[in-house]
Amino acid sequence: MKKELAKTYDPKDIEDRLYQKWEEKKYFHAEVDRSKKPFTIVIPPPNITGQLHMGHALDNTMQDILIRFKRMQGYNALWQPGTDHASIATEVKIIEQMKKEGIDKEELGREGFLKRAWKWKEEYGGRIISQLKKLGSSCDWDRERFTMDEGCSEAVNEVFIRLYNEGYIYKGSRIINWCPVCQTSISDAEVEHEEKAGHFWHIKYPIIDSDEFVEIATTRPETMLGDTAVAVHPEDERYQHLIGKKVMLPLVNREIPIVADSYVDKEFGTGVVKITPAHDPNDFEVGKRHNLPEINVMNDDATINELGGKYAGMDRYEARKQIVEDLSELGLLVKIEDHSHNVGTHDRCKATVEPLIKQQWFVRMDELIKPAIEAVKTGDIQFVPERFDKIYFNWTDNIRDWCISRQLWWGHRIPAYYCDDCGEIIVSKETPENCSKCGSTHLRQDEDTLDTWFSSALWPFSTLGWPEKTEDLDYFYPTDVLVTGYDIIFFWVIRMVFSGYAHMGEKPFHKVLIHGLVRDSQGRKMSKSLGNGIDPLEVIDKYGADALRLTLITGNAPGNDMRFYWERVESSRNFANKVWNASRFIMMNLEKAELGEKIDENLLTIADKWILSKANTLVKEATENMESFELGIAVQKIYDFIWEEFCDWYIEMVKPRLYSDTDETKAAALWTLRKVLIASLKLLHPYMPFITEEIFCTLQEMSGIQETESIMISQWPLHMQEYEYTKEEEAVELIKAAVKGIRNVRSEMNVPPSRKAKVVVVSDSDKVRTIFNDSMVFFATLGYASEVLVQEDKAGIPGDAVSAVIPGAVIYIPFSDLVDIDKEIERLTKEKKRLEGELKRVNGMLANENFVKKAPESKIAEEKEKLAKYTDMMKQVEERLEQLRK
RNA sequence: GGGAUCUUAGCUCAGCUGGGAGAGCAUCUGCCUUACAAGCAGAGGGUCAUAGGUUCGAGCCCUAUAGGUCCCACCA
Repeated sequence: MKKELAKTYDPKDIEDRLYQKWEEKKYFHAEVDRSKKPFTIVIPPPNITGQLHMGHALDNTMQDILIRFKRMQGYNALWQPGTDHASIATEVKIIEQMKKEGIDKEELGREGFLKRAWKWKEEYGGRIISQLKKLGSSCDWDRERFTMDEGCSEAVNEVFIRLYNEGYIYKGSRIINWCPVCQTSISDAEVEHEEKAGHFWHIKYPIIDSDEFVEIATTRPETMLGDTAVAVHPEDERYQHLIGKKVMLPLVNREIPIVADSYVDKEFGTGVVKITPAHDPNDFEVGKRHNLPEINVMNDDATINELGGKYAGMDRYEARKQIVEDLSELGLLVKIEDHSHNVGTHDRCKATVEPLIKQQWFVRMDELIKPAIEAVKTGDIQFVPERFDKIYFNWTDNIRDWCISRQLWWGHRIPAYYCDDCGEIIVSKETPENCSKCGSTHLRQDEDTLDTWFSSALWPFSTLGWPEKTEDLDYFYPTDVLVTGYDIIFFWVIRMVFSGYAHMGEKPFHKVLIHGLVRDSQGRKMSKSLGNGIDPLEVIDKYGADALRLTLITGNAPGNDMRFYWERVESSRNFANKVWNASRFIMMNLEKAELGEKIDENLLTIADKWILSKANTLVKEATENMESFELGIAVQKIYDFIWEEFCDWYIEMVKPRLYSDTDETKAAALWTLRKVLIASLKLLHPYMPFITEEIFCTLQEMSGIQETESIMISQWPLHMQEYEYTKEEEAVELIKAAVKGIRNVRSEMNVPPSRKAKVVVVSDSDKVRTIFNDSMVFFATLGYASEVLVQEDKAGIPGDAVSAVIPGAVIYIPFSDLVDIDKEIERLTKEKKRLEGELKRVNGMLANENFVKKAPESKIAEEKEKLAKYTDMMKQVEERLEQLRK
């Protein structure tokens, strides 16, 4: 039975059906197969809280293109999918949901909360997966993983214990970033610095046994409650006499020393700094150097604690206000200056981070980061585009220990146990029965969980079975390319790299393909709060997944941000429709014909050879571009080829042959149409999987050839020497120039295509005349000719014929009427001017001694050829002008 | 303070290792030509931010300047 294609392409008819077929047929599934080379990509696991947004759409389209491309090239392609538990993001969401129901997290308790969280995961965790499917993602869903599934959790525990035993993980009391809203510690990477307008409060601290004061300037007066010193620069002559003395801390009435530390900048502020080791990372360091006490004056919610005296219970900003007032009353407030400064905020909730001293778990980075730096330096791992290695180094070169413990419940609980009796810390996978030191059975597991990135750092190997030594791991690891946005290089990429070296002894991937952000049409980041986000699913619903994919891949340079325009989706949709209709046309014609798989090459006309040659070049170039991740360039070439060369030129060229019952080359035309269409569909398939599959299958069904049951498992087109037809390419380009010339002339003269006219080609070159004679079948149609004469001289051409000058020939259209001589002169004069410009340039170049001396020979030959061509054309134009002016 | 990146047609952007400025959209003019009006054909439109430099030759390489965007950073 023969299938019919609808007149316009409707993606809704086919997308879900085809995706289902692919899944059922297991085309996405990859098994270890030593006879084939693997090609592996691990998906950046989307959060289970997430909904598909444009960033995902871009990221996953790129991955799918690469996977489909490599699969067709014969690689054993594995796209390893899965989701991330996203500890803090998920926990916050669940708490919000609970709040609506009036449930309090603490009251519910850890166990109850986790039960609820897992239920939440079951309910919503699959949502993003089904959305990825809508996009056409060819992930191996049989291998879907989750960062908190049994295997991944096993990997997390294994890594924690190893690193602990090797001394890379330690527990320490250090100053960390504390989010008072989420009530957890966060890592440096999660802190965003925001420039905020603030003030400089100048405060006087009285010096003990003296009438003098020191004046300090601070942006955070409330922290003075925890001051344990005042510091000056050791070489500051203004304050030499004060070093070693003491000041009386106002409001608190505590005696604190004046210390000298080179951390202080003499030039900045008053040159005197209050030191609050418990609430500022710098002061913390100064405090360590001078053995200063650390007085934490805040609770976990950033209210002042009992050490803050009368300010206890106040929020940090309330306390600030009160303290300033009180100082002012005491006459100790000198002045208030405007001052803008950077405030650290939590990237998730935007709350101002409070530096606090807390017991936390850390990963010591100094040693671990070394191979990760080396890998990128030596090119073992490469960023595409290259410039992102600078961003990478910026982070690795300044790396500090990674705070990995979080005061959250949703996540991997730290496998550390404390002995209540002797205080021993036992780190082990299994809950120990008794203390290894004192034998006590009073053991408690650490309450904290791990930073969510701790588990994603292991993703490239934990998903393949590590710590087991699996076949999968041996075969698919290291993965080939990681595709991700530049915004998570530090969160994720770096951590995967060092983890890969630390635990696998090998990099996790060869290449890191970085892309930018998808912004709105005004260039703003798409965000929930702005409400300017565009839902990819809405785009798919309106225009189809293929149109969305094409839009996201075209028209932007690797690594750059892009703007989203509905107009661009529309034009992608138009392209899909173009492909659809061209295919429909070809199939309509194939239907009526019996066509074998092979064709006698002698039957091919120059038009056929021309398009085959063009297609052949396209295969080569597109493949090369894709190998080097230039996806946008590759698809642009495919697009241009299909629309311009194939549809606008070739199909139009062969129509006379198709419509004729006697043309002996009709079969050759059909064969070529089918051949080029199939190659085009294959090249396009990674970008537009649905429409290409639908056409490919229909085409096979109706034309009797059966290559494969799906285009996605068909063979990627190969560049073939035998299809290089240079001579035919040149010939057809000449005909195209003639056709364009005729069209231009007719358009300028306002002669509609419906009005046919005689065309006379005059050339003194045998070669050129042969080309025209050989191309008569299509040249006549494309040139709207009633009759075409090809001759050596101008015999029989009236003086008032209009003409188009092309290299090696002049095309005359001797209209009997309607010829406006003045207009024709004007047209030719314009042409003459253009040629003059060209000649001037070429002559200028060739006249330049240095050019002739230094430029490569091929370039010189090229220019000489142009000179000859333009000189000839100029001569023709001038002759015509002279003739007309008579 | 350090670094990245951008400045090309009215708009949004391509332009890979230096060798005659491109696309999409928009604009204008013809066409309902039997695959497609979501189409076909034609046209207009750019001293490639500015100033120097390297080179036979620069949108592309180097330096400086101006403006925009972003990342990093402990100046209280």
